[in-house]
Amino acid sequence: MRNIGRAQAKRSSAWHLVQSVDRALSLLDLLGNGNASWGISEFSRATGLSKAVVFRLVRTLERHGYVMQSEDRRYTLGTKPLELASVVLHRFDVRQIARSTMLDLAERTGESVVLTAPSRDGVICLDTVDSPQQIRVSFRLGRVTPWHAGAAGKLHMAFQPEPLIQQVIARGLPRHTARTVTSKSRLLRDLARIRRDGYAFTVGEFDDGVAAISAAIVDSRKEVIAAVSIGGPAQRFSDERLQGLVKEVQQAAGKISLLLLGSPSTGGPPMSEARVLQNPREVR
Amino acid sequence: MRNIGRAQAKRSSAWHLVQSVDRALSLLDLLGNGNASWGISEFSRATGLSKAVVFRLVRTLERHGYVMQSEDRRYTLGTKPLELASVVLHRFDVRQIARSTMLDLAERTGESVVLTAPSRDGVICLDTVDSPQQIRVSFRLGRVTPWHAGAAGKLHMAFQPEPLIQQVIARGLPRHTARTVTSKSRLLRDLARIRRDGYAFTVGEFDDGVAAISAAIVDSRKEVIAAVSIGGPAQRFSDERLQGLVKEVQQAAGKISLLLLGSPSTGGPPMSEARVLQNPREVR
DNA sequence: AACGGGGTTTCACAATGCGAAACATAGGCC
DNA sequence: GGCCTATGTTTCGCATTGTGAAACCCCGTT
Repeated sequence: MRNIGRAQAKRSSAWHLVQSVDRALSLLDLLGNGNASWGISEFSRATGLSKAVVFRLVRTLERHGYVMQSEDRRYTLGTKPLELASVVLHRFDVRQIARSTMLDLAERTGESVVLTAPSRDGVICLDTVDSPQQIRVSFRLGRVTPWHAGAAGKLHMAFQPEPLIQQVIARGLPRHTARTVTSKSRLLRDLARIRRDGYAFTVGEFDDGVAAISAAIVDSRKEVIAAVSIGGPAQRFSDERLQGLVKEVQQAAGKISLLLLGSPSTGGPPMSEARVLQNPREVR
Repeated sequence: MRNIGRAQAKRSSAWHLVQSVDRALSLLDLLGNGNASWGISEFSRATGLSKAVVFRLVRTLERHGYVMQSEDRRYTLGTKPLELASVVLHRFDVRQIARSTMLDLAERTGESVVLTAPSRDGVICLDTVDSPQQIRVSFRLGRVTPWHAGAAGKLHMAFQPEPLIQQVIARGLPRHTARTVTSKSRLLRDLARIRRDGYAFTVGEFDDGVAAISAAIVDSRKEVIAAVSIGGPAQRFSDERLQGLVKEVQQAAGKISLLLLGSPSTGGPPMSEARVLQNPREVR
């Protein structure tokens, strides 16, 4: 994690990123991945940049609300990312459409429900509904999980174009738990199985003790644009319950896909703030 | 909206932002506020920067996932802001703590519920629960609304330090609807009243036809760190129902404040992804 | 074929961003 | 208190880095 600027800038002659912007965004990455709060010197050490540079970069980020200084003079993420996220989320209209079905699914299965979409380097969590039970799994909005670990990840991976699949494998399959699939052949077999069965079921591949079932949501062109999944403590996914749960998840995914057809919009209405609206028509 | 770079850079001698970073972030602002998708030339016209500059800035933003290029070669926001937002949200532990009470409040009042916190230039929406009714108001996670308009805005403003209040007024009170409070004296009277009564009630100040009731959530030092509000179509906030609704919102806010005392953590645990957890103990 | 409008690349110039080192401030330790 | 180290902040001369006009490509339209 050293020399983030200089090194990247000259990776190829005609690529030319803007050095200072590249550096600034790398600082944001540090704020997003590592500790919650950083000092200037800490940044400086982590990146190999001089304190003066870091200072002015951070100052600029601060001006725009991306970082903020707490009382103890350390820096943390500001609220601007959240603001932008609101716009990003708004673009995924699956979210609005899926909501009521997700609530229903949580009710029927008693497990937590999560809506995901494929993203740059993994799948990103678009919405969640927490299980009503005392003991439950909690997903995190905006969280990115890797392609190769977990039900949602593998499901989305299964329906990506072949070159991307190969690329992901080529980049390595880091282990997250004892049960993470790290072998290429095993992973490919899993993906084939997912395509055949139309759902993914995993146990503890990304988080120990967490089981999940995932099914694809398709748009009018049969493209997989999202997935619904349920997740919970592994012991609740017993053999007897499993088929029933799978059916529930698949039905939910199918229902959302149908609702998606009903509103062929996609794109962006003028986006008002908090407008009065009606429930999307239920499909039975 | 012209000359965003050059102009800001030399606003004061020792302020020195990093020009290119400043420019890049301004592009993100455009993506967040204006149309959902932009072309290079469009950016160029809107900012007064040369196409070449815009291009390389956008390229750099793209590398880091802040923007992405759609098939039609135009640029939109990428998913990185969402990723960062996940971390930002995680820092507000009120969110976890308030959740169940918010669900309860939505149930009892039949209106949509929203959790907000003071932010740089307004109040930001941290979490929402949609009303179970057919006709309802829908709030947007991450959305920032101005200090002076709406129940949550005015409530938070009322409990801000005096200099900030003056500053907000000095910056002007833009009108959003016919009922927005744009007079300084009227606003100050409203704030005094809110401090006295311990809640804010507004009708159609930010969105036409939307009424809202807001109450403060305080931490162990009695600082107002967040607020719960309910919102719905104005006609449902009749005189007969009003006092009951106010009581509900206040009780919810009080309960959350209490729960907040129970978990004096604040700060950041190692933050696991999707961990098994228990419901926060209910307080009756 | 010529045109207009997009995105992308080139290139020589100098403004811009750089980083070593000096400065300021805060806290810990004896 | 006074020493010390570690932090955040500022200065300043140099040259690296970012700049923008113009040229380039690639479409779709006229």
